[in-house]
Amino acid sequence: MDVTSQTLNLYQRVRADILSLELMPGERVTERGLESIFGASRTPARAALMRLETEGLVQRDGRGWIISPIDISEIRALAELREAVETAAIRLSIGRASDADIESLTELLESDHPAFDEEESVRAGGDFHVELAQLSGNKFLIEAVRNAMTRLERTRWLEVRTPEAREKAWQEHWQILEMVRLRNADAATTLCAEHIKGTNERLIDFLVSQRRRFKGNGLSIINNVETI
Amino acid sequence: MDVTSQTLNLYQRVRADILSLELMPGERVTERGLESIFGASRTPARAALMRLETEGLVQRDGRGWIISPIDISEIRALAELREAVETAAIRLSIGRASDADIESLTELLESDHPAFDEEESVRAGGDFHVELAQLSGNKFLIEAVRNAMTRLERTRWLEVRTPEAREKAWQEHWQILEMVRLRNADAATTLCAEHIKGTNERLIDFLVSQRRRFKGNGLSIINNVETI
DNA sequence: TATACCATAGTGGTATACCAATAAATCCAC
DNA sequence: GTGGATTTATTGGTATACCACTATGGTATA
Repeated sequence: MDVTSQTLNLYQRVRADILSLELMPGERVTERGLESIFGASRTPARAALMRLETEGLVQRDGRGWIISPIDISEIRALAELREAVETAAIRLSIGRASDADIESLTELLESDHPAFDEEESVRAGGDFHVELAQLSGNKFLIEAVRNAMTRLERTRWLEVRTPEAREKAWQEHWQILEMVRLRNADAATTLCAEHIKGTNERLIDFLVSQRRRFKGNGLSIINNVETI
Repeated sequence: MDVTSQTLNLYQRVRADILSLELMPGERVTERGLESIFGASRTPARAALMRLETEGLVQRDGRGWIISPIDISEIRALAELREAVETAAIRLSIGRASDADIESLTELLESDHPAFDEEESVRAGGDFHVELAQLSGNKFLIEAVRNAMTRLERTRWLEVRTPEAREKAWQEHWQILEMVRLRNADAATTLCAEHIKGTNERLIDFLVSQRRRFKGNGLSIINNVETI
């Protein structure tokens, strides 16, 4: 485990290791295993697992626990959820967000423009959607977006494999925000929906094409191809 | 506590007592209090509180716990979330649900028609929206609806105080489902959005008018009137 | 009388021992 | 050697003891 900072509690450390794929999807985890690995007792280990379960990062496997496999049907469902809540958030934002708030987010986005660093780009791309939703002022919409982005975080780096893909995503973010700034709800929501769908399709295609590499290696890293 | 069935675990019993308002909104609860009241140890009591926290039924108050107050601004935000996810679920359902599934839900709704019993009506009304969302086949949309209905459950009985209100709600449910059956997405989503908004407005109006009854009695039962 | 201090009781946080269930491994009979 | 029964190790579930912290109420002093 490379996350060993003393300032992070057990939950935060396990979560970071899941999101960084050091704890592999499908891998079995035990409460006593976390206890010894992270140097705490079972009580915080159990609390961490229960919390991570609500975030969809771990799940029950019989009586035990596993790191949630990456599930292609879940990814498609998350895209549908995101389209619903993010477009709703945009419509509310256009009626509610102040010019200053929009301007502030624009500056934040532009400060991230030369995001040719991959890891930085993953973070910035995920944060943008949450911050865009924040303009709506609706905590449930914000939480829904944040939750979806968490569940997608382990695959999101696949969306930004190339500098071209990163630039394309940044441009789409900028265009959405520009339409919000102009208070054009229809244009903003359409752009956002297309952005989510397009990104999702490219991600699914990549996962399906790569899936056979993992197939039968003993770990169920990528699940449920279904009828893609 | 009137919920003492041996078949329910501590989490289920505490949850039932919260939803039935036997544990009052704003009331302070302690882990050792639950331990003695429900005859279990602190470990399941803590687990229950953590789970109920993610459902929004309890929340932290400093280092302690309180039963979540009924928050009017939250109720409005939940209506916005519901409009987004329930209309999205309907659009997906129209493309995906089988005639048989829709017929099955119609029969279920019609079997509840003479729902002049108040408690039964609360249950049926909440279940309908979840079951309607089920037609979408998207587990995240379903879960979002279920979660919203849970958070609203303590106030939902206020929406069905009179037989007329219950009949009105039932009729609106039936009309939405009829438009789904006819695969008319625009009509179904419009009716659903209006149903959610109308129900919500009547609920908020009632809560605001009743709020002063609770004001200053030592318990913060209803919070955050804001700019209604 | 008012205020500052201190003792105390009660809180959540943690560590750990014990339990029942289960799955794996081993051993014995055939 | 093989199959079945039995033992054993390991799991999550639970109860509980201990800790640090905090809020509260009483008391002593200015």
